[in-house]
Amino acid sequence: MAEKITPRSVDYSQWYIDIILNAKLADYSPVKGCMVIRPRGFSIWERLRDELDRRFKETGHENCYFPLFIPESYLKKEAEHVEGFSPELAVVTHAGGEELDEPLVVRPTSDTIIWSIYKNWIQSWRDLPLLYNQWANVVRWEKRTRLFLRTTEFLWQEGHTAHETKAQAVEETERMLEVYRKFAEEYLCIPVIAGKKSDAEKFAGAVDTYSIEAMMQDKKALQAGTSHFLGQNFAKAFDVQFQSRDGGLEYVWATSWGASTRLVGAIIMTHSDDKGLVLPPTLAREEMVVVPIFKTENKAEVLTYAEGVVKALKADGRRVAFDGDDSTKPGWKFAEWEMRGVPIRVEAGPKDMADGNVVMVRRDTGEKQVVKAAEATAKARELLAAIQENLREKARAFRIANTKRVMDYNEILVFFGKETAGTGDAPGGFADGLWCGGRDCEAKLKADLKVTIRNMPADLQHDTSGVCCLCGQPAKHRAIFARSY
RNA sequence: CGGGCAGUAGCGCAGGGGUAGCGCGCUUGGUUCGGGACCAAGAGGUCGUGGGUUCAAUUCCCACUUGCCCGACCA
Repeated sequence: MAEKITPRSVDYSQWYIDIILNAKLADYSPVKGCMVIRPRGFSIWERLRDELDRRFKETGHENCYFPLFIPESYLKKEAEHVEGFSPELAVVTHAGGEELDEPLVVRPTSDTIIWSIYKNWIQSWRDLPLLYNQWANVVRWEKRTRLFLRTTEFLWQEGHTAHETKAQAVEETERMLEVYRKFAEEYLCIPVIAGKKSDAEKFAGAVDTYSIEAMMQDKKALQAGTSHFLGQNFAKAFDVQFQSRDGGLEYVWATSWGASTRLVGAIIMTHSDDKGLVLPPTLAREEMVVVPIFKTENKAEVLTYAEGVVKALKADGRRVAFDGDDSTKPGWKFAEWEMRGVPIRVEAGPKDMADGNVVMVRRDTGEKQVVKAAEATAKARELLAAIQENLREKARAFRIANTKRVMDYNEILVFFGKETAGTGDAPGGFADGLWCGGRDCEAKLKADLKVTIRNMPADLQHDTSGVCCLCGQPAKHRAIFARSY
């Protein structure tokens, strides 16, 4: 049979699509830019969603739900916000067979409708902080879409908080960025760089936007989560004031933060290989699959033996699939389960049965080992932990290997390869350099090389002495430059 | 939104103004079974949608739609 997955080296985009379709994570739909998430893809989302939700609650947040439709006039109350979103809005003009008096926007984000309601809920400093989050779908009419990474409709969570003081709101913004950072690294095994966005890249309506940025296997950056300090912009637009401790009337300070189904795309592109999907055990629907290997004459005994192994693993809390189907051969099953990204394959055949063994194979390294069946549960725990760790460290090593400190524009030109800008052959990665903070430098970089400032890493801002690597003027920030999704 | 390519069985593709083809997959039976097995018999199609030309359109023409690549735009 022909290869199902296009190798990364041949066509990275096609590789990504092949993995999604062949591993049955998602499919296309009749509606432009909208995808169908299939059970195998949705289970990844469910697992990461539940873990993220747990971490939000751990930091004092509560879930709620606001309407899908937003009166058009609400969007217009915050000038930058409407300007930023108007090109990608879907608007409902008719309903119930009649034209609506006021069109309803299908939410691209819920900031406006939430703040219109917060106005009613906040009167006193005693009502603060308000720490709410919602899990929802949003619609942004994107011109160019890609499965999981940029779709017209997507699933996400949006946290919207209100605070008494600026310091508290800034602290919340940073706290949630840190929640995302740890979550990405611990749970998704995606190392990220956390930092502040440049003014040109920040959220429409925010004072400051922060992001976590990950490096994909094609060395492009992917924004994997954002946290915004909104200042008093939305409070002023929606007139949300509270009576302070000293009796004065003040506008509240706000934050918002979000992460979306795009994370599923990030997971695919960070870990997978030419055989298919590779998943960290935390995210895998099945942590392991047991494949019995039998002939007709020994089928019953081998199945019994293999099922015993499954039972022991399940009793130890493992999520285990059992593939006892007799219409396909073992080799076919091996390839199939590798494509699906199951972290460990357990083979149980007549030879293993005779010796009381099983064969355990790691998806991430392909390493095979023979293990006593009695020790399979302990070995499984050990291997799952090792896989989780290996995927994280492999991704980290890849990013480090493809990150370069740059001192001047010539080094940037060489690093990103001017003549190959925008093609799949472009070299590059993350360039780490000093920046004057000027919009012109940023614009020139984008025009010349399609490279943007991803963010300004918090842990590098102690060292900004020197000159801007783009223009040679005195530097103000240390930034990460990269091509991005 | 502009340029290019594509849409024919579940998937990959061929074909061609006159009753629709191949490979894989699928179903049934049998033999196989430690890295994508084999034999036999079957099932499966309004040829993306709508209109036009024609005695006749899946084929020619127009519009629309969906996908991929490039560009512009962009949380």
